[in-house]
Amino acid sequence: MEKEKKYCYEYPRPALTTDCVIFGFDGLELKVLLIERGIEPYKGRWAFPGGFVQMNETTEEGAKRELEEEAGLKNVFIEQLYTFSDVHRDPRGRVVSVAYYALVNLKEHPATAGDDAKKAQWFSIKKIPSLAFDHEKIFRMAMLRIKGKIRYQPIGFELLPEKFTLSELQYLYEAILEIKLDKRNFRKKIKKMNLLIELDEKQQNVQHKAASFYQFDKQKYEELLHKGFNFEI
Amino acid sequence: MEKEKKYCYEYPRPALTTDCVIFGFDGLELKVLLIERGIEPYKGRWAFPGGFVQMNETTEEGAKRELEEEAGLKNVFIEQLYTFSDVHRDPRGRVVSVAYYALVNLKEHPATAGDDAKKAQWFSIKKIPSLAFDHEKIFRMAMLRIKGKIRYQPIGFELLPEKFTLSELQYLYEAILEIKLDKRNFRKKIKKMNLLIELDEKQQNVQHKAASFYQFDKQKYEELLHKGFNFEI
DNA sequence: ATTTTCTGGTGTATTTTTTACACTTTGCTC
DNA sequence: GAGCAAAGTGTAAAAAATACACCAGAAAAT
Repeated sequence: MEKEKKYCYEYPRPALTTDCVIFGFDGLELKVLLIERGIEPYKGRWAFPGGFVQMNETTEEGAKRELEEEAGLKNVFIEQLYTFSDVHRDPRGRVVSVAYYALVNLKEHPATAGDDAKKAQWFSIKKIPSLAFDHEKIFRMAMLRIKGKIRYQPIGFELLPEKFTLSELQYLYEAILEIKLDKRNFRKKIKKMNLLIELDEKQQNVQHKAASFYQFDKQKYEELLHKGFNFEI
Repeated sequence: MEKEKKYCYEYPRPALTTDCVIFGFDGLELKVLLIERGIEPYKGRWAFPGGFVQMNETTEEGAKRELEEEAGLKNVFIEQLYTFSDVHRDPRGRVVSVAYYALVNLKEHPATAGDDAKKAQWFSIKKIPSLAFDHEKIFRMAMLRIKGKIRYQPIGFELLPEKFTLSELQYLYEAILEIKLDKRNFRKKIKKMNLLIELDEKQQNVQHKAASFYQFDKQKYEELLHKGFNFEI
């Protein structure tokens, strides 16, 4: 029996979904969180978490809800990426998707799966499997965005634990930009921005000289955001 | 009698529209094209051209279609801006709008109105009237985008006639960025980019020394885009 | 015919920013 | 205490950004 179709409109409407590219950093590699699809279409293929937008929520709220339901993530940095609307992007019919990207600190959000019993897994951006729908296109766009964005806004801190070393920060920039950076020049620039607070604390249980921990100075950043500033690496 | 509602779905769906901020430059000021609304809601208020997305077109195609229908504009530069989805942004019900911005050469597209008998008018960005829906929010976002974009991509050329003088180009940058630029330094940078072709032609019927016309070298630009480059002013 | 007005067009010196580059320090392991 | 591994640090050279003022040429006004 066909399911009841009780929401009727004068003109046809596309379905509206959100999808979210969740970036995480484990100290070495940049990763994204993928969900294995349990149903057709693309059953068994990997995809970014996402779902239908409800009538009483914005697309951003919808994306955040899905983030929590499918990946168990709450209170993360999220920003709109792009709206994908190819007529045939979903074999089930006309579906328009507002894509977001999120940045999470992977150490505080490990292997992970949400309430749903779906299989979730972090993949290095260097080894992404074949994806469902147009999610490869979404991924490419998210990579471009994060590469561009990190050069003029300190979003990198969203990917790190509260306390981090300068080397960790540099590895993160190198992982996102996919280039090598000069240690001395990197530190010079970072320090000139005046957005870091050096803590008294140092690394422990490392088999080499212990590095100082730093913290991001959110208050100073807010001030600078208002005045307009540049964060070029 | 209520209109027939023949498109039925299992779950409710928001309506999907596009809106387009059309920027034009008249040689002095940056302007946007607004349409006076002929019907409720917001009857008599100004708004950006837009309309419902059809089932056989992407949102970009829909935005282009509206551009032609409502403003008589064809083959213009257009790019996605942002998707606006506040639950109460439209008093008629749940409407999600994918906003675009377009750049047109105002001299080749004067006062203008499309097939629709709607009233269309160019407004200086310094004197925008009160707008319908959340269009003031859309406008602010479009201004931020164009200001950011023009610093690293030569989109300015879309706003100028095919042949233009260096002063016209500088006025355009000043109008978009809302700052004054130094003439010699501006010319130095523009010339170093190597994207302009100086023509043999000069201004005519001007009551001062005639300026040389220049042309944008699209071929070189395409090459550079692939290699990745910077267009900082 | 001369002067005025208006915009076009040009170069240099100074400061700031970016880049390239190598050794010492520290703490642990063996 | 020798070896290892990453932390941490400065300077010189090159490149880019900035500040700045006058002459050229065409038309209009006198």
